[in-house]
Amino acid sequence: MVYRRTKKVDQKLEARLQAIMQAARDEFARNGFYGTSIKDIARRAGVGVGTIYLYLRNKDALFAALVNEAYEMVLDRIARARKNAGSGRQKLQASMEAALAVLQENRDLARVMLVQSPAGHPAVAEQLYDLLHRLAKLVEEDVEEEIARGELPPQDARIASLAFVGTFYQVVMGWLKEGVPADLTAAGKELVAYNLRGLGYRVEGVKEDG
Amino acid sequence: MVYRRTKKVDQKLEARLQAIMQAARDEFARNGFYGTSIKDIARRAGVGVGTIYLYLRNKDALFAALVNEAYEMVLDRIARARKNAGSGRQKLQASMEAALAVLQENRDLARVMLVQSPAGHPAVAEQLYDLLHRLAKLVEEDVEEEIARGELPPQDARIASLAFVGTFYQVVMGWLKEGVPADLTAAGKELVAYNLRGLGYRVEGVKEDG
DNA sequence: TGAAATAATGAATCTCTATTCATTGTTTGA
DNA sequence: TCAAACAATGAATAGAGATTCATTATTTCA
Repeated sequence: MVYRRTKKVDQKLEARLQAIMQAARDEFARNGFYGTSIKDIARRAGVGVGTIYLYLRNKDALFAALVNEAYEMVLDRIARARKNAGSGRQKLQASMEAALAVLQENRDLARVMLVQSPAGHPAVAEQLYDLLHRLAKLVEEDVEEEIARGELPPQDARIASLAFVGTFYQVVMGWLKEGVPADLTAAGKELVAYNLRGLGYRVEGVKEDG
Repeated sequence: MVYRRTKKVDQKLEARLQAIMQAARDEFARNGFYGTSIKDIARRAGVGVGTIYLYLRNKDALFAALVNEAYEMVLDRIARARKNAGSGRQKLQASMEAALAVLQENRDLARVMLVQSPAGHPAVAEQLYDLLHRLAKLVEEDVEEEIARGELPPQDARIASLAFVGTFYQVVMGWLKEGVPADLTAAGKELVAYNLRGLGYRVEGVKEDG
């Protein structure tokens, strides 16, 4: 009468949770928060409707978990990239490249986070805004440092950092919504140059290729 | 038995329609599409629920009408600003200033269009994306012209124009969501400088203040 | 193997809100 | 002033979909 889960069942439960999360990622990425029903997710995951409620408190929690997953992934990747960078300029450049790389590798998650999350629960939409805000803060600090060092001309670091983050947002949205640019990291080269120039760095002539 | 509307009634009807539209603008701007019920709008407009359906087909149509209103206003304002501009650089600068000015003058509408519209019906969200896309196209043409003229260095005009539009999106979102910058058109000066530098123009030293 | 414990199921419930329409109020013109 | 036409109203309807829970299936271990 003592029931204790075997490893086999544990694995099954874990696999089920993953199946549900994956199904949710697919559905939310394609149809948005309001366009996706729990039934849709259950069907795709191959489980009953009630099963989902054994794993996640409710629909909001499920969506929030996904957004959070994306959020952590992006921040973590950028933080790691910055660790290996020396100068402020290198930090900025490394951040940009890391952000584009991680998005390119997780297109569905990016779609949930950037395209669909604003359409979800207001609290969840706030999360995306908060992420962009945090990224802008990082940039702002770098820019202020560089201004103090005389590497960049005096300017409103706040506006510059918002502008900086904004360029990414728009380019990534283009990639997500119509596949242009086709290769995000390749386009990154131009984007990096645009922002470095925008901030006031001297940038070597940007050749179209190689 | 022949009933013909008098001018007085016509005016009353028009005023009522406007009251409904204004109430919808307020509510949608604050609570988004799904967070706003027809009842909310009716209450704020001081009319019965059914009355709204005498003026507008349904909730979607009401929302779409508002988004469209914002859309037209922005495009129109930019088009007019560009007419008075000579060089490509002037066209770009005039577009930027016009966009910021019209948004600053219509904050609620801007909020509906930029913050809440993606949360509405997918078809309506598409409209916002389409607007940004159109603006990017305008920029792209200007940039290509300037490259051909040798006024700007060779670059991927597509990426540059997306980046350009993106800077605005982000700064305007900051203004809408937390009031930073407080004065959009004032911040515009920095923003214009950022983008002109980003594109590759030589920009005179940007002083912090007048 | 079988009784106890855990997991999964999906029909039924519950809630919410867009939309309708029978009723009431207002305007018109003779 | 009054009957016909128009306009406004909000309670009732309808439909969608999130969540629950009584029932069934699976797992454990003596």
